[in-house]
Amino acid sequence: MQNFTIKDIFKGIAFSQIQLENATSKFEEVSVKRGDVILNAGQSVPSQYYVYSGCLRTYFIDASGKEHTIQFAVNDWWISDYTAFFTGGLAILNIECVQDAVVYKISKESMEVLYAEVPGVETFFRIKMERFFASFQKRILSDLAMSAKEKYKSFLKAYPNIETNIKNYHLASYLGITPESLSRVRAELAHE
Amino acid sequence: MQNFTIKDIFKGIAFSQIQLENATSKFEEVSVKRGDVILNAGQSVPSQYYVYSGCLRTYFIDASGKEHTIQFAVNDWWISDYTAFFTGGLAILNIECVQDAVVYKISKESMEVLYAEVPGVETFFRIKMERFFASFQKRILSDLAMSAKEKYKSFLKAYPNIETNIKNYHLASYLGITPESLSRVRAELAHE
DNA sequence: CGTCTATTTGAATGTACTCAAAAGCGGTGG
DNA sequence: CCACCGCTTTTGAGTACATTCAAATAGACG
Repeated sequence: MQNFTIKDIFKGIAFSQIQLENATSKFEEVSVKRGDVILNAGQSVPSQYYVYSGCLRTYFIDASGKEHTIQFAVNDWWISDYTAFFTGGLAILNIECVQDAVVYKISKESMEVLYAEVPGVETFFRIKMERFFASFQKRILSDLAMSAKEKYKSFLKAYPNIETNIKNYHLASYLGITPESLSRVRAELAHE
Repeated sequence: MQNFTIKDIFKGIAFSQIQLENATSKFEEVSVKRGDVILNAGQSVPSQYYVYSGCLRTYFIDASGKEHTIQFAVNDWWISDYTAFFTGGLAILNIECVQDAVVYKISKESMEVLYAEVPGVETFFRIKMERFFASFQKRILSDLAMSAKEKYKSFLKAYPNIETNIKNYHLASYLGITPESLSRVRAELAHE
């Protein structure tokens, strides 16, 4: 865990030495390689993941077998199938590593113990979730209101650091268009 | 408030007489007529609304002036611009009554007092929000994975009681298609 | 019954899609 | 260092689905 400590996950929260040790023991550091799938649809979802480095994505496979990327997660993001994580139901999403990554895994149960042990963590996490919620809503709005080209431009603006990490076809599946369409959109934007 | 009491909003939570009175005093009953807009984009969002009867919708007006419906709320649903409600920022959504309604309005501050006064309310509400989150995700998935016809069928299945309350063009703006397209989809489904 | 609004229908257009082929890129082994 | 292979992206041509704009029909309400 080098210089990085669990304290850095919960920026701004004061930890005593004991609390820090307790908290640290609840997380598991996991190294994941590009292509690794750490969650499959149909499984239960006991854990969520804090992304320290690299990049992961959640995606959904529809009835016709097509993949749809829901979220990319890079440094300092959390990732899981939160619908299933919250409700205790089975995953409908898959989580795949798209760029070699180091993540910190924590179970729902540990999370709840942590809430009780360290004041501020529950609020910290609630705010994270509220922002997550807001980003989902923003996404619905852009799906409804924007053309392929606009969605692409808006993605670049919102996540300037992500694009270099990922394949074109992953981004296309996030934007809801085909890789061919994305390629054409880029070509058009290039000579503008 | 006839037979309905605030207790019915928080089904399954035990209220003492005092708690019930305190809770009730925090809510304001509001009657809204079809066409009334109870929240405008650009305003702050101090309150959320529990829908007792009737139907409301949140919608977004995009750069080109088009309306996009985000959510319909009928009996026993909550409605607000939650992104703004949570963060304290300004609304980007509008809330309009689409069918004469009775709602119970409560401010963020009162909500927090209520959390402290009545055990179980905070958890109750957290679960509501988790479901809301799940429904948003489901919506993103269907936007990405479904054709107009499939989205319409899936809407009917998920919200069988809502369709009769609302205008075609509101439903179209929810599905992300034009009223004309929705009309054609219905015509096709009618003789199948 | 007439007026206003909502929905349906029609025809032309456009945007993104599919399928297929070509070009580009990156890594591996000779 | 270069040639090859597999994977990714680009380009092309034809197609499909939803859109726009306009006109006609249907409903609701006074």
